[in-house]
Parts: sequence; structure tokens; C-alpha cells
Amino acid sequence: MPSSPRSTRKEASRDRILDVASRTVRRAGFDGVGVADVMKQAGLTHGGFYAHFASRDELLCAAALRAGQDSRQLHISHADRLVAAGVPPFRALVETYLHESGIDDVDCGCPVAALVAEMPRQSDAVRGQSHGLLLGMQRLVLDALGAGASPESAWPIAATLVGALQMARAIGDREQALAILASTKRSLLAQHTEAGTPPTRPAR
Amino acid sequence: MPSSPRSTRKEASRDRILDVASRTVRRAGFDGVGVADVMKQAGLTHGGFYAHFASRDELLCAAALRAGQDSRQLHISHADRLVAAGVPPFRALVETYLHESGIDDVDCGCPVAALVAEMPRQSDAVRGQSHGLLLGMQRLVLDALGAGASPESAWPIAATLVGALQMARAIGDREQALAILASTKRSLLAQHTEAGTPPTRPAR
DNA sequence: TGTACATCAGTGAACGCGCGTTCACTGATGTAC
DNA sequence: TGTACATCAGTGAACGCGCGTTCACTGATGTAC
Repeated sequence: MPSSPRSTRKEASRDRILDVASRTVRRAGFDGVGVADVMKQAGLTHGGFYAHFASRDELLCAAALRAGQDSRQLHISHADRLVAAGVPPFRALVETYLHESGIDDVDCGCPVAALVAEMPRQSDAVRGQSHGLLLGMQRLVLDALGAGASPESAWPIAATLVGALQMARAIGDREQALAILASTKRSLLAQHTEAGTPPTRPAR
Repeated sequence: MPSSPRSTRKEASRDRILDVASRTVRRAGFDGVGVADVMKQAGLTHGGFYAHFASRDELLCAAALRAGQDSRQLHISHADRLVAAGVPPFRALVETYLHESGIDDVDCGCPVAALVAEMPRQSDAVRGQSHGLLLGMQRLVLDALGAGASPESAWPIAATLVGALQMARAIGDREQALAILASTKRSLLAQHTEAGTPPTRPAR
């Protein structure tokens, strides 16, 4: 099929590499991304890597970006389904983010929860991309809060979501992990159920 | 001074190694702890390491334990000073944990914030110690909440503290980091200021 | 008090291994005539 | 339609390096007589 003007095969390879890397970085962190391993999982040999990326660091940047896009899309498609079924947006956010499946499906989960602690140690370029991930999460929360919410009011909520997911994953016992998710959901929903009132009114 | 019965010199070396390792693990994560580097910072050569620990993994266990003890002690001494000055215990917890200095002084800060995302990937032994760190933090929050609080009610608060500290550290901009800490403090204090009422009443 | 010896903490060279990166080469694809 | 050639994605061996771990050895400390 010689229809495409410029090589689509290389693009397909790069796409596969990025897909593997974006899952690996969420499962194993920035430190856990190895060039040879990612290439192998993408069905290639490690030598060809530098035809796609100038360095491992460039891969980390691209993987962080891709991870943000993918997880955002997955989150929104799930939350929107709840909203369409009549669930209020904020509750849809909380139920989606703190869903039980987030404990196991780490490699398609939230990259902020996976990477936030490693961000300060990364190169300038990777920290730049990471900053974008944090702002993306802030935006996600703000959208769920509705028009009246102030930008800063998103941070405590984002922090609670991220921290709870991390802890649920870190606790060995399954039952305790579910208890963490459940009590965090309850707490967040209790704070933001004053029907229509913009939450966490900033003291001015 | 031949007073001590059994060698105190080796114990002093081990103590120095552990002190370095407990700070390193909080600054650079489990992955960032290198045997040779830790020994060098402790004023020793790497060859002598295995006279003190059976393996790097054993060092990680001991370092996690020490980090938990040290940061707990530091936290309590700071919070108790506030309580002695008339600050309510829960507010003392929040002000201490989300103090600005926590952004910079990573290597004597909370090991849960530093390590939680890496915990699931560690060996059984290290995950065991890590579990202890999580329970230690739960206890810290419960103590600040007072007698009436249920154990599960500590999790959302611990998650919020951990997530906010991580995000403040990860955001490049100083001003934004302080904004995250400030808005999280406000949010937590607003939730738990119903004067004496046990917070986050679990729906039974 | 002094000499001989055992103990023990720490040294530094060496090991095998996996990593990121480079590079000469292969083999397939697509173009030129 | 067919042959010759250029392009290009990917291969696999090789590199230098730092890691965790091992081990023969050193030099100081403390005990025995």
C-alpha cells in the first residue's frame, strides 16, 4: 500500500515505543524505564532506538506527555459515562479516580500518582513535562468543581486523590487498600456536597 | 578509653551509615541509594559495607525504619511546641507537616511522601518496613484527631498531607508551591474545625 | 612493664552484570530510467 | 515490465561506565603471659 506520502512505518514504530514507555513509566517510574527493555517490548532491538529519540531523557519527556494524554482520555471517558447516567461531575471525578481498578491497573493509571515524587530529581526537560502533568490534573479537578471554583481550591482535592491512590497501592493488604479508597471517597464527597455551593471558600 | 565491654566503634560506624542512608533514601528514593555512595558519605570505603549489612536490601529496610523514627521525632518535637503554645493538636499537625521548610529539607522530611510510590516495587522485606511507615503516619494523624476519631478517618487526611507535600515539591515555581501548601492547610482546617466534633463521621 | 599474639574494623582491587550510547552493516522499500 | 540504484528502518556487536558483591590483606586494638 504505497498511498502515504512519507514513511508511515517509522511513525508506527515510534508510536509503539511511546505506548510501551508511557505504560512502563507509570508502572516502574522514571528510573524504571530502560532503553533496551522498552525496545524489546515494542518488538524491536535496542540499537534502533536512537533513530527515534536523541536520548533516553527525550524518551522520558515524550512518555510523560503520552501518559498524561492517555490517562486523561481514559479518565474522561469513564467519568463522562457516569455524568451521562446522572452522577454529579465532582462525584464522577472521585469515583473514577479512586476506583478499585486503579490499584491494579497501574500502567494505564494516573502518571501524577506514579511520578510526582520523582519529578524534582529529573532533568529540566522532564520536569517541564511533569509540570504540565500537574497542571493537567488541576484542570481536571477544576472542571469537575464547576465554574465557581477558584484555581487554588483544586490543589487540596488533587493532593487527596493522588495521596490516597498511592497509599492504597502501597498497603499490602487488599482489604485495607479498599478501606483507604472508601474513606477517602466519603471524606471528599462530604466536603463537597453543599449542593451547588462552590467548595473550599478561600479566606480572602 | 577501654571502658566499653564490646566494640562500640563498629556500632558508631553503623549508626553513621544508617544516618546517611536514611537521609539519602528520603532525598533520592530507594532507587537512589547506592552502597558505595552511602559508605563514602559516612567516611568509609565501600568494601566494608558487608561487615554491617548482609545486602543492599537489608540497608534499605534499616534506612526506612530509621527514617520513620527520625522524621516522627522531628515532627512531634515541632508539633508539641505548637501545642504547648496553645495551638490545637490537629492544627499543629497540619502546620508542621505542611510547613514551608518541608519543600527544601527533603532529606529529614517524611519518608512516606518520599517513598510511597516506590513501595509496591520493593522486596518483601522492604515492603514490610514500608507498611510500618504507613501505619506510623496513620497513628500520627489519629493522635492529632483525638480520642473520638475512627481509624479509617485518618487515611483521607494522611493522603492529603502526603499528596500536597509531594506536589509542592514537584511544582517548579516557588510561589505556586507555597500556594499549594496554603490552600491545603486551609482546606484541612476548614474540615476539622467544628469545635470538638469528631471529624469525617463514617457513614454506618 | 614489656613482648607476642589474636581479634577485628576497615581497605582497595577485582568480579560479573546491565546500562545508555555508538556504529558499521543488512535487507527491504520505493524511485529512475 | 524490468533492471539498477538510492533511501531508510532496523540489526547486533561493541564501547565505557557504574553498580552490588567478594575477598585477600592491612593496621590498629586489646588480651595473655
